Amino acid sequence: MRQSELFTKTRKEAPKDEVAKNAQLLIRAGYIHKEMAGAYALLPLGLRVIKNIERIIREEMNAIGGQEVSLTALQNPEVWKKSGRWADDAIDVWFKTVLKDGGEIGLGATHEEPLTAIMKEHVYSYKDLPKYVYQFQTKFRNELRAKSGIMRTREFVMKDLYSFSRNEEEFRTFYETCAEAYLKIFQRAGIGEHTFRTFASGGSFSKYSDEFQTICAAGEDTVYVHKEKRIAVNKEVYTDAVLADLGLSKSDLEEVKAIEVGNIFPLGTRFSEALNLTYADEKGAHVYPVMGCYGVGPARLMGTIVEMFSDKKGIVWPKEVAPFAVHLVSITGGNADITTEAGRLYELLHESGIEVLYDDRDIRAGEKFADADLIGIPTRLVVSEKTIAAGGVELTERAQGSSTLVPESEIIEVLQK
RNA sequence: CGGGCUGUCGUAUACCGGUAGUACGCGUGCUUUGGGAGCACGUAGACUGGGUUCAAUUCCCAGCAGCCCGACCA
Repeated sequence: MRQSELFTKTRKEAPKDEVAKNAQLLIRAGYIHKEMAGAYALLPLGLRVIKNIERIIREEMNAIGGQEVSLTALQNPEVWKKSGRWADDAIDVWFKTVLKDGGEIGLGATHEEPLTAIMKEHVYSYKDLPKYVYQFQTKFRNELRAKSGIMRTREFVMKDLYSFSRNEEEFRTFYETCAEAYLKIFQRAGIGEHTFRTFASGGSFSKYSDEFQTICAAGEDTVYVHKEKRIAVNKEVYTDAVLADLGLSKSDLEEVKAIEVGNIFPLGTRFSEALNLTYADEKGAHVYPVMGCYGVGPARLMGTIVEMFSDKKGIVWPKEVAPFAVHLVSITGGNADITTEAGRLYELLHESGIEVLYDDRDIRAGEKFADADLIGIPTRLVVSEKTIAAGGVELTERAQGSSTLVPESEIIEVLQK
């Protein structure tokens, strides 16, 4: 798209009410807008990044048999009362409101209950299982304190998958498959090298859960990493008994700060029992499906990527999540021929299916470069008098900063490799 | 939820119990044109409500909002 038509602008200063690097950079570069504490709007660039992240997650969930749905944000108290989780002391982040006729409803903070209730209408036999159902859904959580920019908000989209298996063994197999899928997601999102499957507390549902923790100084969690084995232990379960259980020795573990980018956990029959979801096995006996839940938040992932990959000049997006593949910049100096040449290159890239942001604005070179660095698109192409005289286009990788001159005839090939 | 701090043009800031200043942005003009240009003119502001005072953006109280530390975080 043409940058002159993009309605967002960059700014030199970060707003004074943001301290977190992720929010400062994303606001300065025009990716997001802060509506209020813990609530951020996605602007065109930000939405493109989120869509890319969602695409990666969707592909990996579909690859392991996930079926996408979209449940409601509005919650019927009835199903929550059955599981005992309508009470504010059961879920302390509930947002609740009332209907015009006085009935009480909730805004979903998670979706075990409503999905389990839906499955009751469709699952009767062992032949109907296993099933893996996921969605990208807005969650509302009335956090006492929103903080860390977009990392911890009161309203956010989460990809939550719920598995319904016939027995513990079938559940366990899927759980491991999903853990693998999660590692692929983080790999594709560019943070794979820094992200570790982490043994964590299971809370009230089970003995344990698995988190995916990205090592980052800005993280809120403390974990102990075993770099060779590529696993970690959350501080909350860092006890001698747990370490012995996992066959880990303290001397091999390194204490680091980390961001929880994903969490998967066994639910057992906690919800299938509460909502009386059963299936008939081969002998006709009624059995409760064994469930699991698997969550990852695209916005938190976006924030984590920004925390991980930025420099003094701005964001440095990994290729698969960047809002555009190429940032085309024309340096015209008032020369119409350069505008024509850059426009032609823009059309060429566009026709070749390369996503390109074309900075066609009538401003000085320095401002364009500063904006390009801030926005952080992986590859920058510059067309100017200099490059035309040299018979090519200047290509700069945002991450490395080094430039090369590429003949125009080869540019598509170079970009597509 | 405990503790602390802060609310001034769109953004970042300054000063002040008596006409609210600067920079960026934005608009117009001229110059400039490969790393956030220069000059000129212009545009735009004291969170809300009380109180004190001749006079409040400034002091006091309350509310609302924001940030930080802690607690919390299926």
